[in-house]
Amino acid sequence: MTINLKQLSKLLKLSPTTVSRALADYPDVSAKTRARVKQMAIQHGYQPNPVARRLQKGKTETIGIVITPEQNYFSDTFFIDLLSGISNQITRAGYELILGVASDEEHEMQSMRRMVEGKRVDGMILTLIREQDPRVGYLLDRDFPFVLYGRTRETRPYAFVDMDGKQAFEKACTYLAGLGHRRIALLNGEPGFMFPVGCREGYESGLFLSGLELDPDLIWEWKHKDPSQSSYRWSLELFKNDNPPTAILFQTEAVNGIFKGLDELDLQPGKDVALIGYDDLEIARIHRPSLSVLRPQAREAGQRVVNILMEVIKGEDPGKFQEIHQVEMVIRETSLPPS
Amino acid sequence: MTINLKQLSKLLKLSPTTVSRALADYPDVSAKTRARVKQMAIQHGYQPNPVARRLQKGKTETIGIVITPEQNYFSDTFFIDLLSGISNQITRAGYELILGVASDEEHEMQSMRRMVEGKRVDGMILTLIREQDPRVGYLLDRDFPFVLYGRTRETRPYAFVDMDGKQAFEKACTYLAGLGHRRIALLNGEPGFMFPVGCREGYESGLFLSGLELDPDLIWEWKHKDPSQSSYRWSLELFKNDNPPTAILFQTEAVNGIFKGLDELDLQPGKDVALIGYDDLEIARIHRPSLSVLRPQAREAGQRVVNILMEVIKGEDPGKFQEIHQVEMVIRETSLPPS
DNA sequence: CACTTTTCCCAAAACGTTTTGGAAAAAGGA
DNA sequence: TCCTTTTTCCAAAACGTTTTGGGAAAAGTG
Repeated sequence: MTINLKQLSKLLKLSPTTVSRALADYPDVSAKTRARVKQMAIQHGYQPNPVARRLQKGKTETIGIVITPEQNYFSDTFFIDLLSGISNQITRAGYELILGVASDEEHEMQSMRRMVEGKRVDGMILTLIREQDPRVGYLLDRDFPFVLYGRTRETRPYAFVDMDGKQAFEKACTYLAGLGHRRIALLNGEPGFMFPVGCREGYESGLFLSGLELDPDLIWEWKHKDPSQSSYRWSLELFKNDNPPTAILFQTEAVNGIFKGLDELDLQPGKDVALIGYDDLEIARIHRPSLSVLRPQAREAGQRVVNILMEVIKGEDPGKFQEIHQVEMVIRETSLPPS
Repeated sequence: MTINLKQLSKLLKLSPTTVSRALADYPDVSAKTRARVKQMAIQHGYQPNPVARRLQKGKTETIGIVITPEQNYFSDTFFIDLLSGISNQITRAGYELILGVASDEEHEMQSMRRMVEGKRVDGMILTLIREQDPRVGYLLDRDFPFVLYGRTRETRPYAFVDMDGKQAFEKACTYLAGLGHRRIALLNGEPGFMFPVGCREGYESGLFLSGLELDPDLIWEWKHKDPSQSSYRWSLELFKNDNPPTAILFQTEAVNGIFKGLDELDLQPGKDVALIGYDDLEIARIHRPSLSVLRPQAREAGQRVVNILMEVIKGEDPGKFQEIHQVEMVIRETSLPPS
């Protein structure tokens, strides 16, 4: 069925060496035979056996990633966009993406160790990064190539691609303040993870730049397990405040609960309460009124992650690759001035 | 850092052969040396290099799957559950799951061909099956091991695990009819895919068993690209009917549009219109009133898919493995009798 | 004790590539 | 023409396993 290097070389009356080198465009094979070899290779659909090549090259040509669905990362398009960028770039490099699915933090580590210590991958991609993330220390300790989508608290240098959550939330906050909002609430992501830290910084900085006071009563955090549930409860709570907010910043993942809470209180999104979400999920576009959002370019970020990882695998210094991507703001219908 | 079979055997003053066989529990190595070998292997953290083993064994120990996010399969928990079952079982077997992400049908095929013809996998798992699915013919033609999650129109025998959509929709339909509903609408999945075919059969059969007429005006199909949008429009349309439905069957994926449509028409889900969705997504549990659903056991199905694929890879006749899993009905708050 | 069987181990080959280190042939230079 | 350089090819080794096909030593059998 499928042909071999040896068989192909026999067909060409050449040595396997020459055929291999011809296909790899080495200069020490004449243009004529190179053409002949390539033509024959195409004709017989020859493709070098990747397993054999990996053994010889001492590389697995494989990148690993572990996802933990329990933490509900799969909110619609966002993670998929990231994954899509990652996958495409990996394929382009002739590499493979192997996927681990873990049920919790412990299995996540276990799955990664299997990949790393079992010599199943050349590099790891990490997502959903925690403030203290044991995975990063683990990989740094054994000098194993990896790139974070996100950041963590770690003093040793490492490679990452991150969204500028701080700048995004600052932008959204000052935008709302510019419209005249004075009471802006923040529904932040789960504590322990790194991303909400930046969001909060941006929020606080936005308030400060706009000359607004920070009111701890206007800040809450939801849990990964049930973004809708916790945000729903919170939004009901929020408007029991004597001086309720006129605007809310949050991760779009939690929007259902907010919509539901507002609906129950007979408050109209956009009209009575301005809303800006982080992540441009389907619901943001579909909903009437449509949701203003901060839109990270997940696909592009995924591609960068892979390109950087390839450099790190080649031996480049990871510390050189620390990218923070700007986040675009998309104004739709839920970001009006206060009524 | 990591130790070799050769190095390990030198340490033990044994031949690589014996060490290899000891670790693989061959009977022709004495219990004493076997223990000694294993102990030393653990002590030095020896793990056979998977790439070398694959080359020798002529297997990649790898399973491939290609997803096409454009077709929005990733609706919350469902696909993730499937993937989780698949991944777990694959890991248990010592195999790897490699993931392709394709943007459309063409790239989907391309990604699969790369895996198959490039000898990168031992078997494929296919999801989101179409009525006429070129992937199935392709794999059958080259006798390559695969298992479908779903079914297709193909006369040659092949292995599959499918949910009994027909039985599920029949059950839901007769249940609603039993409550007294006489006008039951069906919002079905995108035509061209196989799953909606069974749903419709079940729906029609349910009507028939309950002595109800089929009214083509009560049937509609949504598109994968925007389940919410098309279902929203349709639900508005539906109630312009002189004799509007009192119940709707649909895939939960499309629920947002329906809720929105009903809300706009001032119809209360559960009270004015009974609803039963297929798939137990988060929204179904979160929503008030909570949504009655048909709940496929995706995780279990994923595990079965892998177990079957392993048998097929071993050379078993794929035709022997054709499983149709029953779907449980979960009655919550949206399936009341007509008012 | 002599013979057969069982137990225990191993050297060599194989999997399919790429890389190393030449070597023969052709071309260039005087 | 003879020597040097360049061009073009290849045999052998290597990557790290598992499998094949014994073979020596130990144990059983009469």
